[in-house]
Amino acid sequence: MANIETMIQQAEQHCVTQGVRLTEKRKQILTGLIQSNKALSAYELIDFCKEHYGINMPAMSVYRILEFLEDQGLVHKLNLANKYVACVHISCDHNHAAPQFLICSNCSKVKEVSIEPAIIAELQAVSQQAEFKLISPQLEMNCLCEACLTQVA
Amino acid sequence: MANIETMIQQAEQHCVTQGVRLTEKRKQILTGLIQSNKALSAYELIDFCKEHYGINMPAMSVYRILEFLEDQGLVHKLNLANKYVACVHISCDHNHAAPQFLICSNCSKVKEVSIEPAIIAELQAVSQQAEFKLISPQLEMNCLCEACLTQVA
DNA sequence: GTTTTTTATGATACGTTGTAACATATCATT
DNA sequence: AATGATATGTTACAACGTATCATAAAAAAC
Repeated sequence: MANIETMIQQAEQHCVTQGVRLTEKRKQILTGLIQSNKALSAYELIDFCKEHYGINMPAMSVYRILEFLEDQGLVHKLNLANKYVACVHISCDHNHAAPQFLICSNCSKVKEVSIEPAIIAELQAVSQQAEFKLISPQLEMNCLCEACLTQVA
Repeated sequence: MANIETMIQQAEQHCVTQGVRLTEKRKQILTGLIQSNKALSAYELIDFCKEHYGINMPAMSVYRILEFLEDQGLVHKLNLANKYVACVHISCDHNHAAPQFLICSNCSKVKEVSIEPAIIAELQAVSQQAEFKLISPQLEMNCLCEACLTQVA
């Protein structure tokens, strides 16, 4: 994993090529997500901004910024937890296929892996048979991470 | 698909064998879900009870009842939509494997299908490699149903 | 280099989803 | 009828999210 500054720089580069701006606030939110190394809720990001930058970020702004970052593929929303994570592909080539998220329901640690193309094909086939069109094949799995598993046991 | 009364009877039978009670209120909530034939939020169920039975069901009660019905495997919670659906297996043998839900993000219509065992195995393998323990392999896919697809187009 | 336009952010208020804590009612058994 | 377990009601609030309108900052046009 690259360090945070490198990742931010690459995110900035990505935005430049897309003709959009990675503003200071957007950078702060993205930094918060990268730095925490887990999924955070919008309100946890507000707390983060308060603690690290001493600024009162309105909820509305956070949601708008998260939406922007999602549109740019820099952040993913996890519906299973109503939280948000930085995309793991910011630093690499950023050509990911459909993502699969392993989410620790205890501590919000997240592992993002790529779904096997064969599985995507299968899921799509099943959907088509059922007369549903698959819009976004993002999988979110309710898990426990190693640390929380041993901690509970 | 069996008719509603038959399904309720079978749900009742299920509860009897489990030594739990399918009370009037629980029956009403379950009926609402079966009847609507789509996913409903807790508050939509409150509205349903108001309209169909003329009773003011407190939110707390609805959530408790939904939890009960979930524990009995009669209802599933869809995290993707924060809504609830009746399990399609109430009427049949009710021995389902991990469920896969195709959810219309426009109208909340839901199709519940069974995940291929091979896919479950694969997802579990991926999780294990990533050092996450898969707790509940329920898949929820963001889709559009036929009707909404043509309607939008 | 100021005006105009677009884009980004702030502020207020509110809607939706969900739960904690404590009180009351209903049922099953003695 | 008294008891204990299960089910439901009530109040208050926490967490998540958005609509609307106002303001600020940046980019483009003049």
